[in-house]
Amino acid sequence: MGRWQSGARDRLERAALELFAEHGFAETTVPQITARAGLTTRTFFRHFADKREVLFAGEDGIPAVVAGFVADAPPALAPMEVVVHGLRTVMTPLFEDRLDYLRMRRAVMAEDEGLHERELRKLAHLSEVIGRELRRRGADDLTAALAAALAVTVFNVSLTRWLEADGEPALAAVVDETLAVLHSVAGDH
Amino acid sequence: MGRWQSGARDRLERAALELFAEHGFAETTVPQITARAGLTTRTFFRHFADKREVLFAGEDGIPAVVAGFVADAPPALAPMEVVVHGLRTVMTPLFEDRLDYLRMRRAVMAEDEGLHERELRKLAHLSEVIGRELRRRGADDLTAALAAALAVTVFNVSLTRWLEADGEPALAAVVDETLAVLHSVAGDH
DNA sequence: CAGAGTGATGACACATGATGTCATCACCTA
DNA sequence: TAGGTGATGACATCATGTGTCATCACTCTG
Repeated sequence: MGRWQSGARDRLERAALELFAEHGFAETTVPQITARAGLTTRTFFRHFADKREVLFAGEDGIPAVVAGFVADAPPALAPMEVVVHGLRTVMTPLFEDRLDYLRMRRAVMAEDEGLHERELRKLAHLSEVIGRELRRRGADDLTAALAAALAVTVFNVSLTRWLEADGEPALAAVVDETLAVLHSVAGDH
Repeated sequence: MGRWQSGARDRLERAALELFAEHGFAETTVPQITARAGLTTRTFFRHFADKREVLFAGEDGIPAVVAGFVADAPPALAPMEVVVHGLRTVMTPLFEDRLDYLRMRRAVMAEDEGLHERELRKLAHLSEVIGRELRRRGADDLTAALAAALAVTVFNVSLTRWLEADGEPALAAVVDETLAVLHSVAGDH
């Protein structure tokens, strides 16, 4: 159990997830996590800015993936076309085969408002990233902001519905349904 | 300076706002706030669930106002028609004459991610309230969720743009522009 | 008008979250 | 093999947030 046992971050993540699932997020203290991981409290906060962040460590790469997709999309596509294409392309490989993990994670998050807040911040960040890339493609500020917001809304609504329906039908179908309803809803007025 | 000096909550709000503006949110401690208000730290947390909440005390009533509007809208209106009508009706009287206060508040919020998180939670709550009222009017889950999300998106984007433009043009015009661009963006694909 | 009840506040203790600082150890490299 | 580098341990410390009980102001009732 000496020092320099690599994988400290992974051990902390695993221990935290286990304890959150066992006793809930609020009832789990950082010392409990670090005890299970064989580390000290101080080390936890060297790897994660705060207690909530450990639940989002696995999703760190998403903004970069999404930004890359938007940047690499054919220049001729309009902002919303990029968004639709992106939702259909990126979400399935990212989530389809992680249903159990995502459901467990969502169950933990549902019982703590603070975690919900953090999730919203991650989504807002994703929206900002998309908006920035859309502007880089030539979209004006307002169009970029709205298309980015719509992307994140469809992303989140679809994922939520898919998880609540236990993964049936497939995520791609849920996304398409959400996009269709969005089209009719926003086209109404 | 004895007890029972009514208006404790107001004094706490005022003292907090002043200190946040003077020294920043993170640099202001709750004991500093309560010292200025002539109260104890414990009393602060009896009035506000946490340090952030004091900045949102003035916006507490918005969900109820919005919910009432949606509930009272003509039953014949489609969800998105209710949303559009609501945005045009509710936002101006709520914000138009509070430009200075809103800008100050936004400046404080811009320098702290935690405050930004809390604002997102308030917006998410507003979206949930709108979605619930739309479902109560007969809208299906997906339509209600999307229309509510669009309402909050337009609300937030418009308010942000209006504040960043120093209140010129009028909020109503900004809302209309945002709605127009939303229509074209979401109608594209 | 006196006394009981009610609700807000004070006072105190305490757990937890989060950060600064310095020592220490493992691993890598010259 | 000596030194450098980076991660961790150990310790101190502050701020946030909560539980608990006493105390005071105000109100209601007889």
